Amino acid sequence: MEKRVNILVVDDEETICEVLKINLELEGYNVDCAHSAEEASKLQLLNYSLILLDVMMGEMNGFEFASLIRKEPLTANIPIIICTAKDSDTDLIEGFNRGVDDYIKKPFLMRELVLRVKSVLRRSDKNTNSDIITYKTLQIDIIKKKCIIDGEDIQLTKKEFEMLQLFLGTREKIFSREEILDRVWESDVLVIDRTIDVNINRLRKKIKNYGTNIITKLGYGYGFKE
Amino acid sequence: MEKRVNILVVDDEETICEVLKINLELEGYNVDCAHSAEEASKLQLLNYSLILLDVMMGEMNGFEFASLIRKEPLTANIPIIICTAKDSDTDLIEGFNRGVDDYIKKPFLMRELVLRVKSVLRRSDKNTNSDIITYKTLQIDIIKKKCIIDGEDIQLTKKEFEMLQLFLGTREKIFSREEILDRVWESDVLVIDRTIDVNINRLRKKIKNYGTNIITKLGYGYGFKE
DNA sequence: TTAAAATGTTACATGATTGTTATATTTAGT
DNA sequence: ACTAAATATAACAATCATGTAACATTTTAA
Repeated sequence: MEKRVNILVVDDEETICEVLKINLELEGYNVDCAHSAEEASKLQLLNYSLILLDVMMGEMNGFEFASLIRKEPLTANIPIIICTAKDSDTDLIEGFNRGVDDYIKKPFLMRELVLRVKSVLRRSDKNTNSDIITYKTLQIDIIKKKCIIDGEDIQLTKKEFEMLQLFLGTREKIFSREEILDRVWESDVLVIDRTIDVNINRLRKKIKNYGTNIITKLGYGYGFKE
Repeated sequence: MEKRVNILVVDDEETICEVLKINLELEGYNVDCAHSAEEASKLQLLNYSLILLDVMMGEMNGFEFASLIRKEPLTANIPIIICTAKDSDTDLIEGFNRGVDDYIKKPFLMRELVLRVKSVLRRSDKNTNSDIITYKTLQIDIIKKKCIIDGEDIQLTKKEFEMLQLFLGTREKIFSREEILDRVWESDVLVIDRTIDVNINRLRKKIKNYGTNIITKLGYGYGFKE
């Protein structure tokens, strides 16, 4: 089943909200409306794949709200399109500085808006294609099968990568050798415990100072200590 | 980080170049100038998202230069705006025949020019997003099923083309052989992993130096490294 | 039908990954 | 500190994954 894309429209004019909602829903999107930045901030923003923002609103203007969204790490990656009546240079520059992804001038053609929406969503789609797990300056990308430490590309073998992924997925948990075998090795192979130890060590050496984060729990197994 | 859009201005009058440069840079574009078609052709045109061309220049006039840009497969898709003092119909017709995207008459208001620039860029954005995928001097046209490298037409077979398209669509992502099979081969065929390897290699050889961009991730599969 | 092009398979070479063994070191308990 | 058990580590061996050439089969176009 195809997951529906949620879009949040924030505009103080009820009519505009309605028009946007109807048109975007025709395109297959799911649209919620808020009539002020304050109202919008009460919503769970994480649910939305895109936020359409009017510049002029009550207490807080669109740019200020955009800034807020960007500052919060959890929501920092949600694409924002600003709708503006003004089109002065300062507006544009302010917008881009605040991390707005696109802007559109009022009055706009619905057709044009829909194209912008699609384009922005397509772009952000590419980015979400990365599934990244981070610990301090260490990050692993599950899609790209990449490990980066302090910006440096670390070449891990398959076993090394998957053990690290396993540990980072549930930190502090101590994985028994048996469990590591189950989850990192093919189901049919039969290797001895020492093999895991050796691979743990190879991993430790490669991930620099983070090697010490992989801890040995004597008699139990291994885990990642934050 | 937002990538800056590069615009190339070609005009023999130094003053006009300067004015255009200043104004477009205020809009957030990156502007380079050339004072003749000859000078412009020495530049790496692919870097530019738009070329602003004066009709009247030294040896080669604007239309001739536009023709050249269009003939070269690599640059054929760069939008061109012609600035003209004359405004006879024949000029217009000639311009559009040669693939010019828009024209503007001198003397023009800076404000108007900026609007044209934005409009053309917006249009081209739409097109390039849908049909053509580019990486440096390699481009593939999804509609025409064509692959062009350094202006040279590269004959790729269907499998080769589709693998390349798959990889370029989500760069850096490592595709497992299973996924490649799913997305490039018909659903009912049953081919062995070695088949993919062999086809990967045929593709690598055909796409010249870009062959090394197709990377092998041992134990996982293949991907396109930028 | 025939020839050429595309795609698939096989077999072997090569290098990288992984496994094992042997020995050193660490740890926990006394 | 001493001992036994557990783990670390180095060196080597075995295996595995991939590259590649040559050939086989299928598809396409004339």
